[in-house]
Amino acid sequence: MGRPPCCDKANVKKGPWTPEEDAKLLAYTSTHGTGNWTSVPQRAGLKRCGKSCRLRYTNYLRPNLKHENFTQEEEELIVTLHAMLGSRWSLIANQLPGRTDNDVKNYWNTKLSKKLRQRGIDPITHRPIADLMQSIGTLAIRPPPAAGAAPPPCLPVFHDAPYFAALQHQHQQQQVVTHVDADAPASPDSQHLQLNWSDFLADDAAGHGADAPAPQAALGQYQEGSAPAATAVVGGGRAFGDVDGASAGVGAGTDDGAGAASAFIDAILDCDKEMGVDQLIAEMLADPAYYGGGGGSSSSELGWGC
DNA sequence: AAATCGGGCAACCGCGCGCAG
DNA sequence: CCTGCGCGCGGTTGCCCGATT
Repeated sequence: MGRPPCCDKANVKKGPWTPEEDAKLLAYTSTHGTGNWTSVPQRAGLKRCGKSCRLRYTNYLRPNLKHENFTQEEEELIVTLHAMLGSRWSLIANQLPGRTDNDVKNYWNTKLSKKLRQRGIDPITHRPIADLMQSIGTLAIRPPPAAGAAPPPCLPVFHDAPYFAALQHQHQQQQVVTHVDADAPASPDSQHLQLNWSDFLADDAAGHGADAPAPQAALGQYQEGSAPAATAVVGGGRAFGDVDGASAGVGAGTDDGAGAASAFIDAILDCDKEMGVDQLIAEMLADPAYYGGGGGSSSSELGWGC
């Protein structure tokens, strides 16, 4: 019947770690590795929960961790990846050697999100706040969508760079908002790419016009050399950038756009399995066209380079 | 110099998934 | 097949410290 409890929760210490505890944990992990965290506290002589030990090790004691400030390049990468992945901090941190998901998350919450707001960009959707306000205003006077129609534009923004690239010809002269230069003045006149679930589903509802690339095609484009993209269309699924499916208002599995949405999601998940997300991200980042405004523009051309 | 405020960060909490028993 | 733990993850909290009044 199950496993024994990992630790006596009434007897474990909480709160900040002391140098002595750090030394014990480090000494143990350096000689024995980090195989089974539940046994680590006892073996290392610590009155801590294994979970706490793991956290302390991965966020602070692990070798090769960077403890200095984030560089401009790291900052840019975080914003770009957040625009593509949402708050999947572990995936983002994987692209930043020496940084932990906690580091990235804290840095985002304390610095980068504020910078984006100062620039008039919503840090959640990466869309200009003015446009969001306009959407809200439009939504307020918009009649309920007819059955089978695309959902209202209040759904979470879908920031998938490869898909952006595939739809670029539909959104010429626009670009993904990734500029975070807090010193530069906000540019309300600049045009930004504003693709979101609504765009995606609306495209699907329109049957992908003869010259409109299907999302599957977009996936196939960036999945070249891998397994066939989007072979399954299954109900349900999770929003991209929403690992737990906990974000409000997605509704991708219930409305009539669910087929396209879930197919796209499944394809993303297929990618995860087939080629590994890390590799995928690396490929996307290696090709500026994925997140550029077309014509292979680089991140610096998007305003990153200061 | 003291009090207050706000930012930054380490750590905790709770959840989902996979798997051992 | 069922139960419950291990693990990993994202969200949140609370403490510490520097800046400001």
